[in-house]
Amino acid sequence: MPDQPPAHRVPDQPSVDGLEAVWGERWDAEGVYRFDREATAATIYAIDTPPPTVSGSLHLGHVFSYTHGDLLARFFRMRGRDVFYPVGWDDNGLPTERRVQNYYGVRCDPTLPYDPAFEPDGTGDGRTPVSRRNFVELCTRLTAIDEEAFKGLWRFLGLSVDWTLEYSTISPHARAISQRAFLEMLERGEVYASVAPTLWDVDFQTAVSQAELEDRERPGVYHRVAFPRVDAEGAVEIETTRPELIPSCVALVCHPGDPRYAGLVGSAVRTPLFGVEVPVVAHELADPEKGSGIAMVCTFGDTADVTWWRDLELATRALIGRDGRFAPCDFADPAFASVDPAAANAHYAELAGRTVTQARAQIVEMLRASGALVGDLREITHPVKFYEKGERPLEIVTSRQWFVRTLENREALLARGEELDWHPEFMRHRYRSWVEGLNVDWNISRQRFFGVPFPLWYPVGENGEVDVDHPIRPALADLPVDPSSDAPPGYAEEQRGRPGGFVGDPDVMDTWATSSLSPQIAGHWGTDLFTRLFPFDLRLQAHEIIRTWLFSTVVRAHLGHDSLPFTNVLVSGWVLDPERKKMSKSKGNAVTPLPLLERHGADAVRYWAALGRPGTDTAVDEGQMRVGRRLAIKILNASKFVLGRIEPGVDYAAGDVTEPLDRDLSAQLDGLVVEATELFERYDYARALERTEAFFWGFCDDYLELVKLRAYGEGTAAQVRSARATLALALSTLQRLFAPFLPYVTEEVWRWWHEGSVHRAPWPAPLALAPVEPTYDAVREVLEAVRREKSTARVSQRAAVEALALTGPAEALEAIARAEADLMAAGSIQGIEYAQGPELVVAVALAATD
RNA sequence: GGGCGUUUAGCUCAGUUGGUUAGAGCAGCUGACUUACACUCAGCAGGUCGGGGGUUCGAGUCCCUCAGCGCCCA
Repeated sequence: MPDQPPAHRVPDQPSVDGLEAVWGERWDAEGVYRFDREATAATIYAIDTPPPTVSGSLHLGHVFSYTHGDLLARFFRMRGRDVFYPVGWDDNGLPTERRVQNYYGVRCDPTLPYDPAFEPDGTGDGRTPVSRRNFVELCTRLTAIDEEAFKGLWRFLGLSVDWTLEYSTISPHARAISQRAFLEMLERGEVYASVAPTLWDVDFQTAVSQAELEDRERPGVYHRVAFPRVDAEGAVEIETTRPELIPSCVALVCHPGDPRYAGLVGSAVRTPLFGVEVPVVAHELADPEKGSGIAMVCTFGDTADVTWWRDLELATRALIGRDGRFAPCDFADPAFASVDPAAANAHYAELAGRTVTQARAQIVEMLRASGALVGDLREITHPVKFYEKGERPLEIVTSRQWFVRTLENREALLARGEELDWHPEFMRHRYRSWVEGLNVDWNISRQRFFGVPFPLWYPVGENGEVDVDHPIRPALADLPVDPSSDAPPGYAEEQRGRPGGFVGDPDVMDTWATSSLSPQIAGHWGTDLFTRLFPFDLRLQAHEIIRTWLFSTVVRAHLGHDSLPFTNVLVSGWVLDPERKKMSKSKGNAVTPLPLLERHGADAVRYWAALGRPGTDTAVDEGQMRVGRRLAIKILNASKFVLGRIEPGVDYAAGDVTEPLDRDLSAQLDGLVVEATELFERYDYARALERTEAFFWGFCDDYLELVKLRAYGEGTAAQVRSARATLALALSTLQRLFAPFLPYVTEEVWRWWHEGSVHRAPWPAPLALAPVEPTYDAVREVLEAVRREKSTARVSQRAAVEALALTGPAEALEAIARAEADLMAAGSIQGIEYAQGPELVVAVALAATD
């Protein structure tokens, strides 16, 4: 194929409509965005994109943030980098389980056997119990459908991803990577299992991590409760919002410096109703301002209880079960050692089996009856910890969980945050304050079904005891494994759950434990390719997942590779609704992107997104989309004009640009190229767009008007050629400068006169003509004055100017004179007179009209 | 409670290391059917730069302080 087509293929009626389908297909067919797998580390630009939760709603925030990544991908590709730009789907985890439950009307019951013939009836109501394997199959089926919706959106939006690099976090490949990374952490001692108090959602019946917590303001009631002293008269009064936890009380705690209670520390009190003796202890964390200044410690009411319990080595009297109800208990048991077990058990019988809320109402009545409740109830509002996806306050339940050692790596993780280049810079603080505030290790195990299983089995002793301290590991070559259906090496499936046999680890990994390996998954950790890709160049994400995805990815790369996972992170802001409120499904103000894309076109929506600076929350603004659409149309029309004037097949060169006006225009365009390049390299795509757009609009309104007649062929051959060469060179440059932002319209107009894709064309470089004499700005100033005069006189811009009198400094007059003919043509000026003066004054005498 | 961001025209936002008279787009108003474009073009109008104090020859920009809005952490 020739480099230059024989003629420009400019349609008579160019349009921006329908370009998405046309070019989307061509890009696929031509492999325009295909990553070169042989590329060297030096030229690779690798991007780590967020695998979206496919079961979540697809909203404009995705479009916004992913567009930002695409702008950079396209820029660096044109700069000659081998761009590694994959897309993944986060399909495992609780959101998918919930969606599958609602969509198919099922629920997972892991005790049921697999039914190969099971088909959901599709009604969506009722909750048919299905086996774990059936449930997982339904998850896989539905996520495949959801992924297609996302994929369709990404393609329409024009993301320049290499679809052959697509991955999903539940795929066998991702499971194998996740399991291998886990086993290696286990080998290095960076992950451990522990039976420990854990944040627990009683509805989902799973542990949750610190990163998934959310404080919500909830009304609460302070109950003042008297604890009688053991070795002295009187009682100590505490205030609590959770009186139902009194049976779990293990101590009272005050601040070590609090004079009111200094004398009590070391003594003991007895719990009301239950008669259990507990010590009074001191700890820095006790807040003298809160309640009565002395608090009860229970196992466990909140994270402060856990801290006190651990630091002060207090007793354990956990009573709330995994289902959020009070478990049976005998107060004669030595762990409780009530002074009156019969009375205690009688009181507890009123609580056992009840939920927290029911038990609270019950115990308040009993406290009141016993006289232990002092004074009036005091209503307050206080922050209560919730699982971010949950509906009831979290409880703390003791269970066996897998933890990654983050606390002891705090300093190193803080240093990683400093090492990373943040865009915008201030987002660094979010990471730092999160890492500084960590108070428990990262819990990566979830008591759920659709996720990556822990690749471990445990031997079952001849006595039937499960030996969790000596897990059986799979061979790396066998990954991925599912210990709930695969037998471990050296065992047969029949031995599952039998004495002398084995059991599989029942848990799955937290979704962040998998997606924190996105570079390893996408980049095929373990292959030669990965060594060239890693660390990646760019991570793209929104700011609400700094503490989850960004943090966890940094943890995994630090532990596994002693490296940052990527060198730059671009943090996008949120999309706000037109009233500048955060969009959320519950408020019903979430904006669905597809109708906007269809209404305004992908380039227009991208234009709006591209004006959103890194880290800046941006409101949905259809007005801006309309502006973007107009810009695309302007590019279409300006290209049509220029290509209609320059001669097909002629290779215009910098040397053809001879006229002072043309040379000055070229020099100014050089300035734009340099600036846009620098801005892009600093990840300031929004400013690059603004500068390019402003230049282009001026180029159309002024430069094109000034050289129009020369472009049509008036003047000497050199003058005509100079105009046409400048137009051709400038158009080529502008089309390429716009290409990252408006991939469809720029591809359309580029292909009118080129064979290959503009998205594989080299990023423009300055022409660097020399010398250049100032011309363009001076001429524009005069032209503006002429136009103003005509507008004021309410005549057509084509109306003739009989005489133009210019007074001004010699340099200004010379600058204008250099393009006198162009100016006269553009302003329909019949004659110009020049006179020296201190500043430029333009006097316009319009020709008489009748 | 600690921190970060933000406050500029009716609206959405630029404004770089302090430097002429604070900019753009949208909306508004007034005009123009101009051989690329009426999804266009030309023009006009519109601002105590959140309040107060300070540094400086000079502050939207730097410092202090107060306030509003948003977010992060506890």
